[in-house]
Amino acid sequence: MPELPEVETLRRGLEKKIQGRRIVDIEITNAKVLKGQTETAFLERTRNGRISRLDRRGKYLLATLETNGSENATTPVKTNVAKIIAANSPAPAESAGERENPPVFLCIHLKMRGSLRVHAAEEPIEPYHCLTLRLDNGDELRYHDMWTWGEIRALTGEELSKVAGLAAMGPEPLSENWGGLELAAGVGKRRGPIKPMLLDQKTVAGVGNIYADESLFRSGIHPERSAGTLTPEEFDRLAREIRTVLTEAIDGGGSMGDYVDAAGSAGRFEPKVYDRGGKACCNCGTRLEKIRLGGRGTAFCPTCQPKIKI
DNA sequence: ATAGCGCCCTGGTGGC
DNA sequence: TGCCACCAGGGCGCTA
Repeated sequence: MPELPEVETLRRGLEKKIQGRRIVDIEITNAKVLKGQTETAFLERTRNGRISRLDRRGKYLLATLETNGSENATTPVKTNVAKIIAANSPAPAESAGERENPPVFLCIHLKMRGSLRVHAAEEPIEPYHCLTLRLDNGDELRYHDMWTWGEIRALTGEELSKVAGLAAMGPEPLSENWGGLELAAGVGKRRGPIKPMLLDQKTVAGVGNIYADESLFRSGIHPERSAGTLTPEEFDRLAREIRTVLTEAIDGGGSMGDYVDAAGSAGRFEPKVYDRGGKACCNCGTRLEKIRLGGRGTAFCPTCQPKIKI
């Protein structure tokens, strides 16, 4: 399942492979992934767009499409996606005389089973294909999604700033000044178990089930610990472990399992507790427990993560 | 306000 | 061995 490290790995791969390319043709075989946007609107907005940059916000992948004519292909990008999302501010006024079209944003969320890969045109279409963007160098960016839970839409800056999940998204855990204080602030006055709060994208951006379990294990914090009882030291430790585990996973090209990057390579990051319920803790040998918490499978070590703070 | 649940979807798995 | 019911899971929208 793509979480922050997987989306970041994908973003970096796509940056190398498709940044600067122009979309010359689009093929949609499963319009469900447009999540209500009409095929006509998607086609009109993406055709002939030049992919000028690739950004990530939480688990969202955002591609900026410059839609001005090819004669202006070298015009520097002026729009900062992050600012649009963060400030919900109007796009900067264009200087008089310039006739640039406003950029379009491909707003992509892979959810559980989505994948985005660059293929050579002659490679056969794989099962669960939903959408292809054909590029000006002959390559094809193909979106596959077994469950069609994912989404890919072509939005204006205004529309993008109103995407609920983006507008309400919490801070990036790998940003320079994110730490225990910011994590505690994200949790706020809520008193429930800590783990579901880590999955809440308003608390911190990009953490999903794998990295929530892993960071709690590494911090020695029980997933059911009431967030209200965490000490400042524990928030510091948890925030530090979130950063460490996300960084390690990015360095490993994402988690092992179903996930593949833009080139189709599998990730190398191996979780220590996630999906290992019933197996031995790599740290102490205790049998890892598996519970359901907030509707999600949760694995932890009852020895390394005592329920009561020691 | 906020927490909890159902929904979307289909391959894999566990039980018989 | 084969079949089938059920489980997993991110995020949204609805309910209590």
